[in-house]
Amino acid sequence: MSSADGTGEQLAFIRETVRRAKPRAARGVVLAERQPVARVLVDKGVLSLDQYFDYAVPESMSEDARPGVRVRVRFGGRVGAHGRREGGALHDGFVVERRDDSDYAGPLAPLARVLSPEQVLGPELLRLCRAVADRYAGTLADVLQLAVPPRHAGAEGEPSPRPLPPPGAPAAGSWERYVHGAEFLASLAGGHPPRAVWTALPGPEWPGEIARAVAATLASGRGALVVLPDGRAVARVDAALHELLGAGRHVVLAAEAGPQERYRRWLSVSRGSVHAAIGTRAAVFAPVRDLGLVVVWSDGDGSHSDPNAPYPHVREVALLRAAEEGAAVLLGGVSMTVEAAQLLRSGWARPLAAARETVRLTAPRVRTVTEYDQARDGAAQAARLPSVAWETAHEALTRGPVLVQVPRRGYAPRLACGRCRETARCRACGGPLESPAAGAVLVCSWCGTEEHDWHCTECGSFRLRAAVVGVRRTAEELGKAFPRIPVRTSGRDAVLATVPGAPALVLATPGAEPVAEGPGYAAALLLDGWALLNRPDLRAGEEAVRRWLTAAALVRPATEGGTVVVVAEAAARAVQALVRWDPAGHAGTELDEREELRFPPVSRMASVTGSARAVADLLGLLRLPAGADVLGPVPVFGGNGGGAGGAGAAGGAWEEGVERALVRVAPGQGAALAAALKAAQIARLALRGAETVRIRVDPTDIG
DNA sequence: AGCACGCCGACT
DNA sequence: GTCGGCGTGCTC
Repeated sequence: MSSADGTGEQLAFIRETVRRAKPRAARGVVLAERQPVARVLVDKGVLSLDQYFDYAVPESMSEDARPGVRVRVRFGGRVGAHGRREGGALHDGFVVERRDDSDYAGPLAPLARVLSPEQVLGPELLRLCRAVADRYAGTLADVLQLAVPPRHAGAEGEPSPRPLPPPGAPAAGSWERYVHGAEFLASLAGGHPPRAVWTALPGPEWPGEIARAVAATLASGRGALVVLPDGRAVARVDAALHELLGAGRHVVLAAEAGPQERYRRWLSVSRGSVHAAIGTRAAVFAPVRDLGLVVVWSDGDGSHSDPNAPYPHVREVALLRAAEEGAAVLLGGVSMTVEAAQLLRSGWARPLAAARETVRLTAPRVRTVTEYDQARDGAAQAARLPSVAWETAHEALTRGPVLVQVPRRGYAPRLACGRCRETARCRACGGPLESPAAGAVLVCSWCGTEEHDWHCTECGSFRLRAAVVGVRRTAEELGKAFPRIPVRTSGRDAVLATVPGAPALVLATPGAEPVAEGPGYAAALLLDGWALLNRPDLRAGEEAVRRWLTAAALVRPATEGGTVVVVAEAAARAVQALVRWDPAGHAGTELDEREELRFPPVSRMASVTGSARAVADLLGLLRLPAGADVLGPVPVFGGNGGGAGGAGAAGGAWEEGVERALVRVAPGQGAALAAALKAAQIARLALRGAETVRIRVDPTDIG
């Protein structure tokens, strides 16, 4: 509120108040000559203090307290009896801006300390984080926690390497297989920002293709960023970049490196000495200088969704970033999300795909079987394999490894009564019982209570059956069906990156499929397709297609005998998409349907979760844009997570009083929705305090 | 969140 | 008269 012409006055006031604020140090505190005010983001998680606070800058800190540095400040103290400032806990913060004056009328406290002169929060990163916070109705402090890694003094002390001059533009290589592939690379190399949704061909070439896109961008003198869903994918692109560009041109920002090494690499990017970064979801914030290209691989993968508030999605952050920094976008994957299809339909991005003929030559043959074609053969029957699947595997095992995709982890994750099929539940808490290994004692997967003498509460039967059979159980059964063939498993706790090209059965849960060395798998069996398709989730079809295509993409082309057998209803749309190898068509059809139903991403939704009272309060304070509607509130099953949104099964307990409402707005009203939610949240905190409401924009689990 | 100020009832 | 209940509001 201070006017520009009042600067001198304000300055005098600040000097005076600072002298008054710290009387004992007063003689020592000399205010900075230039820009004596530091606008600081105080990193105090709770209470929606999503605002800046001004602090006085002592001359001694003036040099170091540049925008973007980490500082410590006193916050929450009181001006005591004699105008003396006392108390106030120390908090971390970032200097956001240096100013000549403050619009705060009261006395300014001095910065307590500059933690280090490293400018970790540059103006572009700050703008991005601000945009992400706004997009997701979250606070800047929360986003910064995701975007700026924790400080490691040791790493800051070391100098970063000298930047290398730009490499030469790469040849198009396997990009030639795509209709506009070479053109896309040339555009990147020429310094332009093309935006593409890339439907990658099956096979092992995609990491190399990403590497070429990065190289082309570096050749234009700009930086590049690649975000991948998991460490194995990062390792593959890392290897491809090493092969194409050698060492020193890129860094890997992933958890496995350890905090100090990770911070060292992050600094080398932040300082501009390395121009390309690849990594998992947090890497989307990596402050690559002069960003020319953002690549997001397999944006439908759940790990691109950050589990921490405000739950940003890598794809959305990447798009915000590209828009702000004028960078090219490459949204690629073997499959295609509805969001990507929407970018194509709106014309924001252009398709990057191979001709139909090329797809036919690259993809494996896909066959469907229903569960009813169970094999007559004894061994195959024991393995619960349809005869076509058994025959395919049997033949393929003479030529190479066979991948078996099993949708659930563990041994037999859900057990049911063998007679009436009622789910077997824990007597202590009602949670589902599981069987850790053959013959082992049953254990509750919620509370861990052991069950020694189970019997069905409905019909009294003592017989159990596996409702969904997991990897390990299937491995045992297949081992019997294919004697002398080695069986390997890859799942959550033990993920294999690769398997040899020799004949073997390779069982994996979705997302954990190892890459087969050599020409790829001879065949793949996609079991229990119904389990994927019948989930009560808006994305069930899209997710099934993605998982199937991801596994099928590891199989040899049909021309080399590669075959995929999927056990699912052949008429289902998702199954057809796999058979025809048409992820773009499927995503387009899904988009049509979302449009009709006004579902995301055609509309934008947010969920509001909390006690019935708190949710009602927030909805009451919410001033929504025209055309918005509120669905619910409805009771939430299972409570605590925002994630587990399964339909309430009979016999389960409804968590007392927890409700969820969905708020939906028309296309283009997303920003208004987020702003309204945030305003309501702040208003609610001011009025009542306590009881929190979890707000989630783009909720993942809408049935 | 802390933490102080403030405007009401039971004590010395 | 004074101590202290925790309701309300501010923190640069």
